[in-house]
Amino acid sequence: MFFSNLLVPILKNNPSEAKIKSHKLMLRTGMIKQSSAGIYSWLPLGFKIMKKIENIVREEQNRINAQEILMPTIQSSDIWKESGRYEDYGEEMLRITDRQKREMLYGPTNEELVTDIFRNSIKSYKSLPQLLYHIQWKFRDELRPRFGIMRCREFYMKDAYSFDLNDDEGEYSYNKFFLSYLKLFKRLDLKAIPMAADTGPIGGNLSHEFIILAETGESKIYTDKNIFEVNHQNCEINKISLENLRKNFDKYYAVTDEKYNKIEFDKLVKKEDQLETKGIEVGHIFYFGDKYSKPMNASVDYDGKKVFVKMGSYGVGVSRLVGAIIEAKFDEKNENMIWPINVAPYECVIIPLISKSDKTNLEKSMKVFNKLKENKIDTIIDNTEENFSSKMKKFNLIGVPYQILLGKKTDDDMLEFKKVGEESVKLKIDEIIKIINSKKN
RNA sequence: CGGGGCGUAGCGCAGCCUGGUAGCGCAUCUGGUUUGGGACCAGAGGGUCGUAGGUUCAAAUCCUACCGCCCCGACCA
Repeated sequence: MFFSNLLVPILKNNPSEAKIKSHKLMLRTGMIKQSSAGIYSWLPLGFKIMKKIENIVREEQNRINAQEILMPTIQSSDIWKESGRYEDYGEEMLRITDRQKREMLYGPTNEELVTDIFRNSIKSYKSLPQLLYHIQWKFRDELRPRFGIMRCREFYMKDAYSFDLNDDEGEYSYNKFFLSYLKLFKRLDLKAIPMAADTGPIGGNLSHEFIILAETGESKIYTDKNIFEVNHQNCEINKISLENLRKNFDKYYAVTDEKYNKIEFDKLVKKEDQLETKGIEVGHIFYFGDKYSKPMNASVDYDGKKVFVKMGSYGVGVSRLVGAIIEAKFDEKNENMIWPINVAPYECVIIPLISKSDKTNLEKSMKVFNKLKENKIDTIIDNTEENFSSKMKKFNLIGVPYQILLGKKTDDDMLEFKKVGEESVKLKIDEIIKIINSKKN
């Protein structure tokens, strides 16, 4: 409730190691603390934001009836040998030997593990489809981690897996996640473009990357501007509606540089509709059929026969999204973060003017706090004795979207209420509550 | 892994070239005056100078090795 009690080590200088704004600001506002190259601790402010993102991801996964599980971070090499990826994955996989000299690894992804769970549990096609997801730490030993949590070695990721009887059903599952991701990014107030993608070491034949536009992005992208007009408002969860949704996106040219071809781009997209820019990959979905189910013998009985299940996998970089949102929504002019209210570390901050001799504003702020709390508004009181303006600036920097100022201009009924970046207005507390709560979704 | 750079107080830096036992700004603590867009005055605390070895009467400074971190490239949610 009180800012003075929080572990939020704000710095006035940017740490020199940070080069991009999300990294700088996350260090400056004490959201994260580097532990070693590409490995970070999450301090209260950063952790709170990440948890809010995680919860939205969870809600959107549950909405398509995906079931949440939790698989371990440490895996046995055995199943990776079965799938053939133990050799293929290479140096990026962190390998560990336990005291019995068993080969273990810190999971970079979970196709093998989830397939193992599936094959031991599901025997009949009648139990299909199965959509499973978990939100768990992953480790990929990047050659060169950089940009803070944007490209780190240990990262927090939602990964989901689908199991279906045939390709038609499999694609239906794939499309459910496609929609789920569009809804997710919308709630995070991000414009994400689904782009045809290479399948990389995961393998398969159908894949989309979800990219948000940001100057500091690592992926070069080439797209038809009209893709931004496609929306998913009226899409329902049935095969036809989902298929149409994907067709509406897929008909526009939208690729990263791996798949870019200039001749094709010029042929398919009118000059004035061409957009060449950079983006951040925040989600990636794959359909790869029986790539893992076959070598790992994951099958169901159907019509008297054994049928290998058709699989897909669906990732969202939860920790990366924290940085990605900063990159995408940053206030260039004032160098402040701007959090969408759904994931803001606090929805509202109360800033009372306090001196050693006069604490009446602090008492007032407690009353306001309690009222906001009753109405489910996530609020913090800045009870420090810093200068009034210094407190305002601090919360502009952190990106708390709303401020209630209890200072010289305060009277009893009408509170001074301010949206970051705008002039303050005098409002009754009930109106303030209504405004804030109307912005959440 | 190739190329470049850096390591001195919580953060940003100076000192190193030319060896003589550590300094500045911010932050922190105490007291006071302040408070509407990152205040001011006075005082205080905090550093085995990345680690180990060597040269020297003497090493943050010179030499060697190692460790860590950052940047550019090839690879990636």
